[in-house]
Amino acid sequence: MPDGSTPGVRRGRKFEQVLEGAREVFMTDGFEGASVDDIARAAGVSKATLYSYFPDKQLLFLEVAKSECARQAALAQKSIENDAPVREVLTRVAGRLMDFMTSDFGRRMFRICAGESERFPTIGREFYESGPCLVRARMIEYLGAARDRGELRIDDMDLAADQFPALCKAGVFDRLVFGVTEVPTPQDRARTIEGAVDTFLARYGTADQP
Amino acid sequence: MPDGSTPGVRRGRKFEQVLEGAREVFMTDGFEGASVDDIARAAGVSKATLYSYFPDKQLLFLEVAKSECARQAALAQKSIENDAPVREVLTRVAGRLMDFMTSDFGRRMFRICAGESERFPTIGREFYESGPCLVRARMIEYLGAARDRGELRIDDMDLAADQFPALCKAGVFDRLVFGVTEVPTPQDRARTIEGAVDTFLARYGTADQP
DNA sequence: CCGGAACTGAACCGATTGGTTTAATGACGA
DNA sequence: TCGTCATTAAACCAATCGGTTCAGTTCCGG
Repeated sequence: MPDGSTPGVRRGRKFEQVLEGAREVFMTDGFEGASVDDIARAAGVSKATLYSYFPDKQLLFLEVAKSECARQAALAQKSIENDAPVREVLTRVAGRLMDFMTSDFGRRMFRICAGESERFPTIGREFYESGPCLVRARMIEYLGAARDRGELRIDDMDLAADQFPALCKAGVFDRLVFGVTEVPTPQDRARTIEGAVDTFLARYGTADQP
Repeated sequence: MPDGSTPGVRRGRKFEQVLEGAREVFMTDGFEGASVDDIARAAGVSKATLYSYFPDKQLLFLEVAKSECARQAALAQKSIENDAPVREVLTRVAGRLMDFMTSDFGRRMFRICAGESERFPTIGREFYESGPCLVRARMIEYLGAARDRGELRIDDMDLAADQFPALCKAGVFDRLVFGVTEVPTPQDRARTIEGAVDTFLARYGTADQP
């Protein structure tokens, strides 16, 4: 997973250390809320050193977001095997999605990226492209294969690829993001995932629903 | 729509004026990004006056959010008529949802509430309860009526009431929130709405799909 | 063991913030 | 006309912020 090196960002001995401290503080306090002093302290590094690795706060945050999204997207993509049966794959992907969005990191990352997108559009775009967008692409690929195999009947592939993740979030995600609900119970989790798969297959399935 | 008067908030001659200025600036700059001086200037009011109406910045924002959400929720609720045919009602509700979330106000309000929920949980909860939650409740009511009429076959009502709005957002919303896409074209709009209704009815419908 | 690069800690800078205070002006009912 | 209350503009406050600078220390390869 070579992340390509953002211009203006230097690699070096304490690079990961800084990144880790930044991740920690950003996740707790948000982008605006996090102070560079706090980050430096959490990273066990002087502020001067921090600024010798990253030119400014925004780029530092971007690096945190990108690195973690890449990790998660890779995980999600790996859980899609082209030749596995539809229901199984969908259920597994739904599980991954659910886990990510109910994780502290996922929820906080989403909050921050959504919140800062108004004034720092780069943040939101980078997040989407290095996360949800990749999963979506992989999803389209898989759905296409399953359709060719005759397991699915999909007219509008893009729409379907958007609908499935949406169904996985259904309610749970909003309530989590707005803090009206803690992480869902295993029952809720299972119910939402099953419901997503069932509804998706009710529309697009052909002849393989148990 | 009497909003019950938040404690610490005074009503008076320039109340609405302050609220309007606050709405304007908050929507442009976010919660942290908006400065009280800017708000006072936009409202055409002195900072002292502003603080004579609202005890602090957070409560001012809360008031803005609540008033607008109530307005929108009332609109959405009104577009649900208990005895209208399912497909028609669903399509209309989907349209309302789409309109709200693709509006500047809807998107910005969502961004701000999501973003600030980490440090100001009240904001997120208040938003959810005075907005999405009301629509959801109204939705459940309607779905129940339609089920009793035999037009729908729904086992898990709560799940269904979460799935439908999720389907309406499908993809469009995320891309909008993260700034990767502008407001959708009329074609995209129609496609997403139709797709949401179709998928929902594929799962829960009985015998009335054209 | 030397020399340069990396790192430190703390001081420092200019700007901005939410919020308060004050002294002056306006409006209005009695 | 008086007195009261709302409003104003501006100064003011303490705190915080992102970012820089610098003198001193640590680290490490040759």
